[in-house]
Amino acid sequence: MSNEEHILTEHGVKPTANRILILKTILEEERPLSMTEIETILETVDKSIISRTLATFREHHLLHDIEDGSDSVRYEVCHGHHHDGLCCDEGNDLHVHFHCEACGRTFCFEKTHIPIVNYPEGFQIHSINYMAKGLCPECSAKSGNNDK
Amino acid sequence: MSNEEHILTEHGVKPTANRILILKTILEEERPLSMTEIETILETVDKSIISRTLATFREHHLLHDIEDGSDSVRYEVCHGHHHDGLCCDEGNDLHVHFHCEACGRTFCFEKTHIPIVNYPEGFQIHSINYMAKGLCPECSAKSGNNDK
DNA sequence: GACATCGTTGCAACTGAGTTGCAAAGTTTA
DNA sequence: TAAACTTTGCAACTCAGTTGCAACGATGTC
Repeated sequence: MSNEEHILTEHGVKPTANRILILKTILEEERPLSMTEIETILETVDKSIISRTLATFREHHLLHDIEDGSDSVRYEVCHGHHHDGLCCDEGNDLHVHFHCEACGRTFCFEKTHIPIVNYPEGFQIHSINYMAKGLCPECSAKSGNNDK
Repeated sequence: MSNEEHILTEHGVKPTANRILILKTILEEERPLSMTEIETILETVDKSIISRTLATFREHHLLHDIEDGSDSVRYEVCHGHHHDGLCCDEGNDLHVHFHCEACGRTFCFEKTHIPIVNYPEGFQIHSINYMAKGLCPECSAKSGNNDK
């Protein structure tokens, strides 16, 4: 049983060929992927399948979505501590994401936690999205602007 | 000359009837509006006009866009300090936004600044989006779950 | 093994947000 | 008033994502 099959079964999702493939893709990229990005990588898989598969994964808390705003929602597999079927960002391991404006990739700063601020009275906070944008090291080097 | 006309002229945008109307709407709501929300409020104005007007406003730094992820991009007029044609979030007055998952409205916590965290080496940060989600006071009260 | 059942697949058709083409209307300048 | 330019408003388009539906495949029962 492959790692992907294991993760799927663990979350109560039947490990079909497409699901294994899609999960494998997201895991291998090691960064949050949008539906369109998955579509591009997996040319052979119909977008309706990707759409439905991602919905299934979400329902089973196998991944969570992050928003980098610039285009579409991206999906990230929870590598953090899973307990009670929750993935990291549904628990307390909120981390910062970074979206490169040049190459369009989104990165996880897993070591960097989101600082909690004081909110006005009466607001109930359920989740927080901390998204920084700019240039990733590679694009920063390419553009010849190498200072930090 | 109305306040709206003044703002438009100040930013080098010719104050036409539609532009005044759209700006007035955004100002009056006092919270970031999405294109669709503006469309709903201003039934008489065609969405192509709203689309083009918002593009014009953006080009002239009259407003900036924030992303609450859940649906579309929202626009907010800069009430902060404007200098050099930059609006607040393009300068250093980054503040926290809050999106209510029940009523779908987005609020500005203008008093709450985004805390800056340490990023991994090599990443150039240009902008930051700090978006909290949950229930606003009104929806929180309605749902009978009134604790903070 | 044959049959019924149920979830999954893959195509096509749809939806909804947003943009663009284009001609008519309005504004500005000489 | 005429020429040049901008804005308007409709319709047509684009693009991402979802849904309808029939075919397919896996699983379970007799």
